[in-house]
Amino acid sequence: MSRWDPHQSSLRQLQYLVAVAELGGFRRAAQACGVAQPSLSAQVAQLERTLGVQVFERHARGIRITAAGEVVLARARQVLVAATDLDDTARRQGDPLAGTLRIGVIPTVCPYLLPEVAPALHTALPNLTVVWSEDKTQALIRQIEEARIDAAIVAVDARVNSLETMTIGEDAFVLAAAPGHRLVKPAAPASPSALDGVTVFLLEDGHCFRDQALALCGATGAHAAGLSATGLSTLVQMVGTGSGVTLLPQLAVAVENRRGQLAVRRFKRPAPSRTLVLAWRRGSALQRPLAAIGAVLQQAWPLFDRGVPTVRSTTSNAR
Amino acid sequence: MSRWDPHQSSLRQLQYLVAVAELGGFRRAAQACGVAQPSLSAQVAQLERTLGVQVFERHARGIRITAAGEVVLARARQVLVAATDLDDTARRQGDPLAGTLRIGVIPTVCPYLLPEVAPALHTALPNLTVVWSEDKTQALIRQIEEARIDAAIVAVDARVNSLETMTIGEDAFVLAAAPGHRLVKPAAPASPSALDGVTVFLLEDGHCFRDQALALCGATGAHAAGLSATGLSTLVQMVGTGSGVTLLPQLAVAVENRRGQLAVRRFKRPAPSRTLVLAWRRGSALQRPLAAIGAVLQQAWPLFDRGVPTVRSTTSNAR
DNA sequence: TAAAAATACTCCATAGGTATTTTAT
DNA sequence: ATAAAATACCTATGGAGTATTTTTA
Repeated sequence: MSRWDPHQSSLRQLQYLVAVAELGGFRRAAQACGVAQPSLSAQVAQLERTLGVQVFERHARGIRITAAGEVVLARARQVLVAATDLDDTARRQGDPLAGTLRIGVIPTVCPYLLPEVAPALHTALPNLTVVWSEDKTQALIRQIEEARIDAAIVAVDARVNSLETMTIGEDAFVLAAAPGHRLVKPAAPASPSALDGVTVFLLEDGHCFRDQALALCGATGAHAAGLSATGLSTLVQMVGTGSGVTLLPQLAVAVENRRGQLAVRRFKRPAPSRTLVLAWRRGSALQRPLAAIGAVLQQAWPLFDRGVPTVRSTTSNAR
Repeated sequence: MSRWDPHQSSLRQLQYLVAVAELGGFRRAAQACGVAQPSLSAQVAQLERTLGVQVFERHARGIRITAAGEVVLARARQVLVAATDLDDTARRQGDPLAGTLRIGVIPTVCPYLLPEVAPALHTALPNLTVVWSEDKTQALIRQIEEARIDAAIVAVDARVNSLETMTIGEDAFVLAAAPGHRLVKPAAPASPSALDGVTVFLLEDGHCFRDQALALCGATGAHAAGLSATGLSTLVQMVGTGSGVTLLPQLAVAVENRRGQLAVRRFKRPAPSRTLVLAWRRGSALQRPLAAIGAVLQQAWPLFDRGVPTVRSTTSNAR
């Protein structure tokens, strides 16, 4: 009974297959994989033969993925993810807190959090190198699930349910407008109902912060402006000159309002907020270093929860 | 940014690695894999080099798995399971209800369920071949998780929580003893309290049915006999001649009591029972055919819930 | 007629084979 | 002395290369 049925296909072939699907062609895939096109074509063809499934329809202009191919590709990606976990596991056997991690961050967090936190991370975990990237939630989650990045800093969302998460902190929303605007004039915290009937400028579609702000607007009777901004800086520009109002995450205030062109006003407790988390794929081999990073972020978070975190050391670091 | 870091190791090497761990030596592993020992040794050594982890300590008598090796092996198994799912997915692309499935069955179910159900399965799913095997719950679950078998028929248990399950039916427990025994004399269903203070013969350790019967004994004040049986047939022998009493699953009664040497007595409703399920690995590529098999089993179950299922066709099948 | 993939072929890196030695019990 | 794995060395499969042809939008 002890017969071992061997797997005919190789991980290399699976990578080629996924690359062709990802890049939409054998030529591009071959280039990305660093091999000649005929070599890659031959390997993919052989894989299709051994699996007994035609994954691609070859056309003169590009390729099409067959229905059967889609499900095979999904499985092939799973194999490659598992193989990546194996590699990661092996590589971390010496010191789990050494090596390189790729972490993605959403655009409404990245420029505000990283400048402060990256040096702190390096101090706390000197052997760990973090390669940061910036993208929107949906793209980051895809990249996590395909093991293209190791983790991401995102706001909690239905889509992170499939991932393992570690809370970094609560990021309150605040009202922001040109100084003198009636909504930001009172010093006392605003009630959410203050937004009733107000037109609010929002980010463009795809940003989770837009959805969260939109939800708040829906709950309070505010309505979205016709114009959308591509980033928080643009949003600040729009309300800073004109007569509009917007919502900002507290995290961004210190940087975006560094010239003091805005007046900001907090909400009454419990203030509307987003929960920022470090998220990674369930079963990742990198849990240990990621949890360590999460702990540092958690610890550093109080700096951002209040006004200005930019208390720089005045002692020179020149060596 | 589109650099593709290639996986150096091959599925073949991972199979060799796992085989060595499983069989406890390079020689046996090589034999099981159908290659020469030096070939396998070389591949394993190269894998260890590329992973940078020593998985095995080589000793003159057999091998030891290192601590680092254990975690690497777990990941390697995951890769192979994913690869198996890929193969399965591909193979089933034509007709998901065709091909071969390996299904394990626990010993207290196998000989009673299969003779009746296997022909029914063949009729309902003529293109599907099922290779049956018999083992205890713990072993079956291990085999499922390592993709050595595709599914198993077991009784529900904390250990099946990690698996996907489909209920086949409820299998009531009944009292069985030699005719004339005071516990089985009354025709009316027994109350569980009838067991109070009684000595009950049980299966040997490792059988889930032993644990379930033991739990019932604990709840009712019965106590286990000093002697354990290796199978239900032995159990029947023990109580059939002597003056003891035992518990049987209703499923087994028709076969085990075919010569009428026992008197059996049901319990009052709600009778103690076990739930039989078809269980398979979450994410298995074989969900479709397995669910089809589960449906047939479900449908056939009422035959076993009552007395004698052995109503054989009298029309000759000679051709 | 161009862009993309397949075909034809050549080459060599390496998985796998056999024979043998080393090692530890 | 023996069983198990490593070493030495040879073979041959097949993955990768270049040059070219086929296909179709």
